[in-house]
Amino acid sequence: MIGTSALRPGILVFSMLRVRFAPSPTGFLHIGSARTFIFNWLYARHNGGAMILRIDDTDVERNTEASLTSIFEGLNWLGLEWDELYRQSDRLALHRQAAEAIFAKGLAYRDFTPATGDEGEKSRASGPWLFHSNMRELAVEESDRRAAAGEPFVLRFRVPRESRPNVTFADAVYGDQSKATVDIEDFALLRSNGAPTYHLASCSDDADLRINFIIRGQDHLSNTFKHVLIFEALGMEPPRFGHLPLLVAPDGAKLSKRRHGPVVSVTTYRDYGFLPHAYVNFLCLLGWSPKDNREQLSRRELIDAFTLEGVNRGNAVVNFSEEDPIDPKALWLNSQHLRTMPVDELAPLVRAELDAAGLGVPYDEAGFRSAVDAIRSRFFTIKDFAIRGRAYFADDFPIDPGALDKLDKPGAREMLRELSARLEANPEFTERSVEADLRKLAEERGVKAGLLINGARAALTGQPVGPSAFAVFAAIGRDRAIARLGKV
RNA sequence: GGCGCUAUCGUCUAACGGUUAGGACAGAGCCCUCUCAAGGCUUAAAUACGGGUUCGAUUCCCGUUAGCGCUACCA
Repeated sequence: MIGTSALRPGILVFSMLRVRFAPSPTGFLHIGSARTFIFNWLYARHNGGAMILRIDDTDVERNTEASLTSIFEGLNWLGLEWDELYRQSDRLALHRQAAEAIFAKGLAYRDFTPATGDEGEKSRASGPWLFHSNMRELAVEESDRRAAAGEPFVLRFRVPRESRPNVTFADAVYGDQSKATVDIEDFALLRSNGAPTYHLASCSDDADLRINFIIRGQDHLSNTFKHVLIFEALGMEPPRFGHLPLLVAPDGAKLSKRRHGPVVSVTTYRDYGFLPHAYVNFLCLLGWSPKDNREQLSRRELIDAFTLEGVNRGNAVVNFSEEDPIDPKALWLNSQHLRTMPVDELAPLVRAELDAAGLGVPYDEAGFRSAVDAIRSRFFTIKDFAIRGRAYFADDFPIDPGALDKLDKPGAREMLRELSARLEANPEFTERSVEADLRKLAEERGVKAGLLINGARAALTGQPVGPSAFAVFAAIGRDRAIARLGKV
């Protein structure tokens, strides 16, 4: 039976919230899709509901295994989890049964019009396409006869234009929606090869899986009128709906791989060095707001604050450009999380990044964490630890031109070597005692302490900028610091 | 073309009839300072347009314009 299994209203009126995310595996995980998952997930977690992941893979032409892998990879990376998993291709029999049930009730008819391949073009040019009247009114006997003779047909929904003036539903984000049935065409349920269309497969699965709240992109808002009709034809109360504004490019166009390239793929942000949660946080702020000026929110705070009332209706622009492919706010948010999250949580991520970069960790765990803690305050991504922070983890590191300038200041190299010698005689090597040695030397030579301080940073890290030089000494450690200063 | 949806600083957004239209990112300047960040302070920056309704409209209604979506035997 189609979707009627556990659906006696009297019994399940207070049933648990069930939401779903239903991607079709035709490409990598799109950031807009990721956000749709996140909003569903947040809504489920906020309300104690179940999050269902359903792979809508009925389009065999375009589905790929690689895409499916990419979706799981992306979701896993973001740290998002689901409670139930289904594959639409396992459920084809169900879709057929649904189609048959609708047909048996007389709510659909066979359309034997041969496909010409340019239906869309024609309808756009010559006004609204509604139905082929000769097919809609075809006598049952003839329809049966032609079907029995093996003539291919499309099964179309018979939109009840005579019996009801319009289809309505209340959208949790966009408010009451209404559309005249005379503006809804007789859409296809089954293709001539017997395969279900998206509308049929999606609705019959939603019905069968007892999805009671559909949260999805606004590009489905107009489709929803058809879906309400399908649910009703299936003898079901339609679920509640909440549509989400779309993520668009700076030129206003819907984000697409073709036009906008890698900025639409979540893997791009992973590979760029984003923290999973920071990116989730960023996505949440596109089209939703906690309304209290908070920007940086933890996972828990997101779940607590999330409501559909907080979702707004205008499309949100992801702010990227040729020169700057990453939205600056995303980067800022990432830096905020990077700098404030517990070091214990950050350390493993940094370690993995160093591993990937082929760098070792010349510290014990405590030393590693304090080094990470010392340098993270001016980093933006995880990648920075292996690149800008390389000198903290390896002895072979490039000398930045800016750092070279500092070392080439008159007398700088000689004084740094002298400092190296003096530090060797300094058994304490605390930040304070190193500072004392350095300042004393500067005073003796009659130069500003800044000359040696900046020179030391340059010598120790190869960078003209970075944390307080004395913190650098502490992070690099006595032996390596003395060695590096001695070799300038 | 038809139908639907949307419209506040460059960008993300707050203000559910009464605010000097708020915050954040990005920008500019200053302070701090051993550099760079961070932080603090300051600054520039918006209600698409036109009509209503109202004592009063960012907010409600209508129109215009613009954008987006749907209009497939794609999802």
